[in-house]
Amino acid sequence: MKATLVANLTQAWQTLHQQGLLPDANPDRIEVVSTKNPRHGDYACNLALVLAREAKLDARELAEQIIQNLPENPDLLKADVAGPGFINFQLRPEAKAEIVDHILNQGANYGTRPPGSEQRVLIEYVSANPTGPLHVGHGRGAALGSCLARTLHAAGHTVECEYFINDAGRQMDILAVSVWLRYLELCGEPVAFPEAGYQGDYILDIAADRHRAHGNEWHASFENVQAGAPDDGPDEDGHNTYLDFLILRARDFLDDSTWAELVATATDILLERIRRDLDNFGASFDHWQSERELLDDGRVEKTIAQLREAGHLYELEGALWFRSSEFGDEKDRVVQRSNGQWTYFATDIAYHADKMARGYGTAINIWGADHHGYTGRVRAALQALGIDPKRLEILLVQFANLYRGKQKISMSTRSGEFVTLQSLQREVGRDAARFFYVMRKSDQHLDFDLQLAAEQSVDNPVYYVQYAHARICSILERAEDEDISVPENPCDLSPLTEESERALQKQLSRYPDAVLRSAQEREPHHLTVYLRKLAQEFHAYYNAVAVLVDEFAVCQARLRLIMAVRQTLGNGLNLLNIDAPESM
RNA sequence: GCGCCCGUGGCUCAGUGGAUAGAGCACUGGCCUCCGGAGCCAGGGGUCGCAGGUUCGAAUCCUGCCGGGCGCGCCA
Repeated sequence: MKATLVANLTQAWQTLHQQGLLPDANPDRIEVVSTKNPRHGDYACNLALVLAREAKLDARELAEQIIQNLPENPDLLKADVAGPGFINFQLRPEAKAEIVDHILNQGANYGTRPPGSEQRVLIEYVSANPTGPLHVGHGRGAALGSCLARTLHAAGHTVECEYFINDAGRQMDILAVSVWLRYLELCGEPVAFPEAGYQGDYILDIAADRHRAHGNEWHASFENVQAGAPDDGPDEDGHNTYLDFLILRARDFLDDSTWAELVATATDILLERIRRDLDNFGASFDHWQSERELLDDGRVEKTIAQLREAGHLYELEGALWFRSSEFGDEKDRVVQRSNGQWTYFATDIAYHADKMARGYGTAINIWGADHHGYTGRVRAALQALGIDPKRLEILLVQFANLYRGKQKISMSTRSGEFVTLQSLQREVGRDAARFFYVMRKSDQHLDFDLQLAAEQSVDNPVYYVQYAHARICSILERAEDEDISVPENPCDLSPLTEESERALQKQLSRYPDAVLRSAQEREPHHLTVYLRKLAQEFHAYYNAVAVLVDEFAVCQARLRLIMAVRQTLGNGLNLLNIDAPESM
């Protein structure tokens, strides 16, 4: 309908152009919007206001001219000038009711575009370090990424999802030494566990697993391990010095293959748990890309060599630097340390170059807001490699601050006192957790009060939307019980004359816009806002008007209407990967 | 200090340059002998952080200031 109006307006514009009143017609400049206020008709257009200046005409006068030159449109009841020069369109009631049949014909496809009609997109999200279980901080990225993937798919993109496994670097040594020290405790050693080690209970589980598999094979006296160690403290630097000392000693006591096995098994166990948590949470991935693999198979070396050949690298104080400041970054960055090791940035350059080489039109990264200082250098590197940096979109998601009542909870992995995603799901349920996470714009901070979420889960808006769906199912079931036929095919919708019925139809027709906008802006919260509004319109309708009434024609039309509402609610909830229950 | 993000009812937040700025929570008062009361209806509560600017029109765009968050490693 909107498209038809744009076509009509284009034609009117064309005519006025031929009369020399207006510049050449450009449909892109025509904006037709669904009105908020029913007094303004069904659709409104600000074209006359936009063009009045160029045309050197009064806006209201120009609007009148445009209306005069609109072609015949059988769906249109009237078009008139309003306010400073808006053109308001009023549709015939029959034209508005068509949305009901349209939705029921389209079914699950209502609001979607044909698959593959848009570009290929890769979404990388979560990518939490495999050094501990997922916590509530990761949940927001997980919910956003999985909703976005479904929404972009619905908008016609071909979408793939990826998890980048940071299974290299110092953190892996910290993981291994943390497990080994707990293992030593199981062997009966009194261990002064490092403050900066990973302290969570899951480390104990892994240590116990290793102890079962290997007995006391890797045993060493902690007194010997610790001999000559600096104090653990007093500040962070001190904690790290002590930890690094223990790592070095551990590698003296254990041979390389044992160390590698320790790292590998710990990572595997943790990754398995991460996969399971994500799967339970409704976040799925097509690819799991290991950082270690990029280092081992030479892709990092190869990509850095490309940068070198292009003349973007230089050596300083024994390290290898990338001249990223020439590509808009604040300063140059090290890619290879003076000890010969690649930096994380180096592997990330290779990773992103590799992503782009795989042929995605756009790659979307969902990162925590604390990474924002990092985006410039990654873009700089892509540009230096001759890749258009605009193809990489980085969504920075603000943190979810966790509270229990007024008590703020720390989510540091090392301190071990975080709340896991799994436990959050147990407390408030998957549907509520997902809805809660994407209810707000991702660049807004989110205060997640566990106590409140658990206590008031009944008041959570997700139930409000689901209840609307269940209520409709219940009415339809009741209709069948009472042998009222539920119309499978289009029927006469002219009995839908109530104010609340018109409001419902209008809200239904806005669904495709909500999907499109969520996809274009990469903000699925538009969908949650839409669904709450649609549910609200339905609940109001339910209270205002009975569906199962004696007059056959009225009853049939109303059943068709609520079936369309059920379909639309179901489609929207599906994009959020939230259950649309038939009863609750 | 520099950079990025955010300031909207008491609280948590929506708001696509457009017409009288909207929800939920909380508060006050109503509503089925009837399709699910996890619901509905009504009411009070706002100088959209402040000051300029652009525009026919600004919560929205631009500049400055104030307040809050985050980031500024040869960490990952």
